[in-house]
Amino acid sequence: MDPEIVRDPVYQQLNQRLRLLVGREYTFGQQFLTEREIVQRFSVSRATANKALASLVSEGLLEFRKGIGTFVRQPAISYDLRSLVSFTEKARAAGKTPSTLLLTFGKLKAREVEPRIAERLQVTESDLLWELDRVRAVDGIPVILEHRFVVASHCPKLTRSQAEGSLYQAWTQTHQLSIAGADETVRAVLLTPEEAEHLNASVGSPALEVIAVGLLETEIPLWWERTLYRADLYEFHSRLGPVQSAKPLRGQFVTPFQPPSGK
Amino acid sequence: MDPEIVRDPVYQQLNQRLRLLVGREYTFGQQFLTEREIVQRFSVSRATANKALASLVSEGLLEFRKGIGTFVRQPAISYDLRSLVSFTEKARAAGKTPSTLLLTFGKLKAREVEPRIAERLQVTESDLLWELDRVRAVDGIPVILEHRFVVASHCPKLTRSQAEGSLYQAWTQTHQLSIAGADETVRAVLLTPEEAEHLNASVGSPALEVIAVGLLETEIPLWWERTLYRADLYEFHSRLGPVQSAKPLRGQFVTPFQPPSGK
DNA sequence: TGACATCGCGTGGCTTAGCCACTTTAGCAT
DNA sequence: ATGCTAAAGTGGCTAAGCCACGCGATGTCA
Repeated sequence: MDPEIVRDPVYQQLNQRLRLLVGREYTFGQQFLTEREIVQRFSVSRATANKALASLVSEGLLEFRKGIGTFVRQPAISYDLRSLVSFTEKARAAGKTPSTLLLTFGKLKAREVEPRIAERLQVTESDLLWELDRVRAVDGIPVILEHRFVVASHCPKLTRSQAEGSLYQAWTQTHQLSIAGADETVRAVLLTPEEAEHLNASVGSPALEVIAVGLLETEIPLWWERTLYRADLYEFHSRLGPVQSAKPLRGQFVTPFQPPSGK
Repeated sequence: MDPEIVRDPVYQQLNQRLRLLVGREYTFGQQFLTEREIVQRFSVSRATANKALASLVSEGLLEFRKGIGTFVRQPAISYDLRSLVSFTEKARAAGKTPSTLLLTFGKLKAREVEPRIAERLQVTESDLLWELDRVRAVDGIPVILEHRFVVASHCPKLTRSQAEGSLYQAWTQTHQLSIAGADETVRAVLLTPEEAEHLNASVGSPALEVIAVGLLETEIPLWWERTLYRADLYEFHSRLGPVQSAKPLRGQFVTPFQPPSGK
């Protein structure tokens, strides 16, 4: 019996392959492959080709134009993972000097963390996790307090010095990992005395709490984090565009995407 | 199908009708209409039914399960930073009943508002603006306090009853406006006594503050708003990267995260 | 020559008809 | 009771074909 690796639906595989083409062979404004071309090139039915395209349209990558074709859309909503994930790059881009204070750095078994976290990381009790507590500062002023668990099997060689720098860099370069997405939940909270002390803020002052799970390419979780942002020093900025469907948007040139920036 | 003005593709109309059903007739966890049921009920082909469903799956509202059916996914009311959906629709999709308390409704000249607001709206001093203050509630519980200015020239016929309902609907349907995007800035703040009273919350409790500018198709500003979300009842959710389908996503309650002891 | 009407063609939108793989369920055989 | 089998239902996928739409080449007429 072949264990037969779980076979994903064709349109999802097609999805991934097409997504790679966007940005590689096709860039903003260009006409993308037509449904009939996809049929020939990938040996699928037109319905499947359309379903995959529709999915990319729904993601905001492409855009349908009735009677003309499918076009690559302005990446306004583009997965700006780099800037959202990498505090270091974000700070540097803003002309500031980032620094990191590593409070905790160790390895533990998944059974030692809250079940809810282990569940979201899709790990079994015996799996190993890195645990990191860090204070991130900009120009010496503490801005972010983060608590993070990383699935150790994906980056077994994580070093202390890497943990004191940019994790994003360690993942993408040293470990050759490709971060595909992240699930974020943002809330407003009040700082506890301990948290306030780390952030050099007053007790009971507001903060943004972000709980996020970072994902690799096949929806495999890489890390879980709870991050607190000092409300007076940090704000989130996002530019929304229509995602749903085939809004014309024929006039091409739109003002470029403004990446979120710390303040 | 019906003759009528069939300007939009069928699957998009179907999309909207199905989205209304989510939350009305179907809530979290339940099995949704099957493709074959949709075929009978709406007189469309199965391919079209599937396309509409796939779209809702891509939005995160539904979830495909191979060999079983389609299920409702969205457990709680959450503000999806990726999609521009109205509060009304969002609440209904979460299975709640939305209501609105109109505090202020009037028209004023742009010179009467703060210069930085007028600037972001790109209006001259003599232009007219609608001013609205509203408390939005879900199942009778106030969750949102919003302060909004709308450029009156784009929707001169705005009525009081429209202001008490869904502005999004009034814009897109009555005034035939096409909302193309929004610029948002998210912060954490503490509620002032006055704000806390409107939201039926305690003074000094945290809230999410969203300052946004809504844009029409050619980057023309339509409205400016400052909105406060009660932190204990509302969370922002943002999914970066592609949304795949086959995730069970069990559990996922809205219970607030409790920081681990120690530290 | 230039402005305008026409028509062909390729595109996505949509339908019909049908088979497949998967999952649950109910009933049958042991 | 237990375990197996078959049926029924689901989404996944293919095939073939018609339609409305937008564009551009072509042709017409002033």
